[in-house]
Amino acid sequence: MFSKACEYGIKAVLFVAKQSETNLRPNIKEISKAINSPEPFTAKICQQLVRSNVLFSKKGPNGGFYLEQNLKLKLIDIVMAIDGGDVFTKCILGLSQCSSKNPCPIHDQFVSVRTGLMSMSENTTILGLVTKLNDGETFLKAEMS
Amino acid sequence: MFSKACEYGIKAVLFVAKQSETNLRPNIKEISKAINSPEPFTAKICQQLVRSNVLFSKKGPNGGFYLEQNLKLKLIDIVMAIDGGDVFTKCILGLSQCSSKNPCPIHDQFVSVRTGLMSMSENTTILGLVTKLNDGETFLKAEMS
DNA sequence: ATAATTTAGGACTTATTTATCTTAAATTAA
DNA sequence: TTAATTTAAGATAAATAAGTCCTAAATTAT
Repeated sequence: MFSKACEYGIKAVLFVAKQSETNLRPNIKEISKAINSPEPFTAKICQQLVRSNVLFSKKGPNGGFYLEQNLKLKLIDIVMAIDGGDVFTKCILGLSQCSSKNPCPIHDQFVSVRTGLMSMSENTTILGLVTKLNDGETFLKAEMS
Repeated sequence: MFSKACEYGIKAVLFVAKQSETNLRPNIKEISKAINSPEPFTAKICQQLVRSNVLFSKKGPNGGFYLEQNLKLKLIDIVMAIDGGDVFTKCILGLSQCSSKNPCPIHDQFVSVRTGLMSMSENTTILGLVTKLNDGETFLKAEMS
């Protein structure tokens, strides 16, 4: 569905968002540990999110990543920054020209699934997700036993 | 969403199903042409579908692929044969242990999308898809101009 | 100023998916 | 029974995704 890079990207943003609430700026090491992801790959992804203005960064000692007071950030912003919009528009059978006017055999059935994914991504706010994360209702990685 | 192999697999089965209605047994060349896919790769996929008892094959002159009078074949049977069930069960953020009891931050939102994909795959019959294909309402590849 | 810390960027490596090639086995028709 | 046709199977190749490494640039603290 989403690429591995996008999965890590979403989790990274959520962790940074959570830390930003107390004005902390986690670095790559802390982020990778919190979301259980490979450090150098996570660095690449965060870099990309900075270029897309989803995340912000500061170099040097006590540097790291943070979010601008960004109450309007949505899940879709992260997905678009990393995977682009294909997952929301592409034909499930890979036809280059698939539309309601010229549909693949499962176009009609699939459109509602695709629309569901799109709505979910558009309507889910990072702020809302962080709230549940803070409450301990949800998790960014498997719990230790 | 689905792998390329799965996309080709679904299209191949639909074309074979359509041809089977008039007792034809298309070979790999005909299938690949009809669904606009690479021949050797399509051969591999059809081979796999034969091993999974989705398709049946006959070797030698006038050989090819066919379907047993299989009115109960569903979309999900093809997906399971090629991609397996991960797409219907895996966490959108890749957590190994993600469930309603121990959810990732977007578990709740995503479950309904995933369930939609599952229902679609379970409820869509190959027979139904072939009917619309025969009626010229849907297409297996982009139309020539 | 200098040394330490941390992100940025590019080149590189590895793994996986997609696709091809080659030979063998089965079937059919002449 | 022989030649032609077609799938089966395994090895190989190419393309893409995932992940690593190295050096440079920026910032901070001493």
